[in-house]
Amino acid sequence: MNKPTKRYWLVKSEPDVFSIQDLAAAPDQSTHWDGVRNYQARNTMRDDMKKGDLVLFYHSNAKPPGVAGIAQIARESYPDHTAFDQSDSHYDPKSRPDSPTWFMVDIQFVEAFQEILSLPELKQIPELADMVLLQKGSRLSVQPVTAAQFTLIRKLGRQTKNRSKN
DNA sequence: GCCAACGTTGGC
DNA sequence: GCCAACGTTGGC
Repeated sequence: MNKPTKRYWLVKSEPDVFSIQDLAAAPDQSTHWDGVRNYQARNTMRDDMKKGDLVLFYHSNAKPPGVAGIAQIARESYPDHTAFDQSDSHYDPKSRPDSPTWFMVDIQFVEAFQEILSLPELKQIPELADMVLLQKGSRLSVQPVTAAQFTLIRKLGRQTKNRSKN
């Protein structure tokens, strides 16, 4: 019996499309993470994400971009059915139900930070310099995070910067 | 809106 | 197998 290893991840979403507030408002506060069409990201979802793993929820293409909160893996990988749907914008004819190319997981809301921990702030933290997110040209939408990086970001995200600013 | 960086496709 | 062309990502 292998002892299950808890791992940590980061997923990106454009808040105009699906924000962490949308996740919190969803049925069961959960959703399937469909539409990923990058092989490296797929491999992470298909092979490595395990139920209960914690996930940083990152808002991309936002003002500002940054980590908005935390989710967890609620269901391990299964075929992404949107790839089979010709009317779906993520349709991919090379993925077939009997031999799927694309996979997804379910993620569930855990907590939203009161304020976004913004990308400029993340960049200023020396301990986070090795984050995949912060590497030049990095565009992976599903990526690993170390336990130390996760713990630090959660701590910073929970701190309120502008307390009682009335 | 711009554009750098990246991944994928397809001709050869 | 190479690589130019193209489409996408995502910060600014």
